[in-house]
Amino acid sequence: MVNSLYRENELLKITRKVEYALIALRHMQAKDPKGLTSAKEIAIHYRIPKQLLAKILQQMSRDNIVEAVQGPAGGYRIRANLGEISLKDFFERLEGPLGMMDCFFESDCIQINACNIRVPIQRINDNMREMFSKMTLMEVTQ
Amino acid sequence: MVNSLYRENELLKITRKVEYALIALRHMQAKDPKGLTSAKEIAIHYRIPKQLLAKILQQMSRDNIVEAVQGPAGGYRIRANLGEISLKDFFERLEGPLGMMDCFFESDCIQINACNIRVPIQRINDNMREMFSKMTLMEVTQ
DNA sequence: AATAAATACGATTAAAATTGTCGTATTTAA
DNA sequence: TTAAATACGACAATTTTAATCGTATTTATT
Repeated sequence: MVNSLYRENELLKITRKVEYALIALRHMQAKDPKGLTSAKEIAIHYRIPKQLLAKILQQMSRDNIVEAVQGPAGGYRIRANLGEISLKDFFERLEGPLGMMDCFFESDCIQINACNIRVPIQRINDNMREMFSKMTLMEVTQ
Repeated sequence: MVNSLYRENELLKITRKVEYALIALRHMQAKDPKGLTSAKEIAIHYRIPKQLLAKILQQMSRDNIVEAVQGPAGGYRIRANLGEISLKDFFERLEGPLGMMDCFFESDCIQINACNIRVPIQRINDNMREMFSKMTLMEVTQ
């Protein structure tokens, strides 16, 4: 969203990557779900760095969320059924595991045995993942 | 938790500050809720940088979550009723606003009018805050 | 009174993660 | 043939996070 300098909130935030992806999807959906939209158009409209946005659209293309058409007059269009993709899956496809802490995914924590909050944090993570499993991309883009 | 190098998950994560605070609270509660525990003891036990942990405990002291006693044989003890502090309040006291994006807290986003995902993200933020409002510190530290 | 061990905290530095750019290749409509 | 679009790896800049430094204060112990 191209804030002036820095973010205000630090906790449980999403990345600009996800933010730009959501903006692009919503734009495409609102404008013309069937036709093509170029990265340039979206970048200019929302003041997002074009190359960066293009990369994100390319990644979504690899993930079959959008379809890319090359050449002049090319662009992207939504390919997937957004109502069928949970926010959890979407986030994790773009950014990897979702959770408050990572000692549950990665185990190179040098004192995993001594850690005393693993179990309760695991529980919270499960709650969060469950919450985002119940919401679909459609709820953001519609 | 002193992972070897870097984190695996990028989304919706908490900071080490919060992580260390939770570890400390749980340690104090499990060990001796009435007696004093020094920052040094916790730092050594969980391999957390001592000065950093001390600062976090000091902040919790200012927030009346723990009580500090100076001098040798000094330390910290839990002061608040952990069952009465929601995780939302705890997170926000330590780190500021909680949410996926900040354009709702800060309005210096240079194109807030054009932004097309404000409303849906706001909804998700509300859901998250509600979820963490329902959980208390006790659920992590008990 | 002196000492030592603890908290208190602002300032600074270091490290890591995120965000953005560059350069080049490929595709394809006009 | 050209121009405008996607494709993408490598790199650079920026921002954020984590850790350290230095010094002051408090207070139990000797």
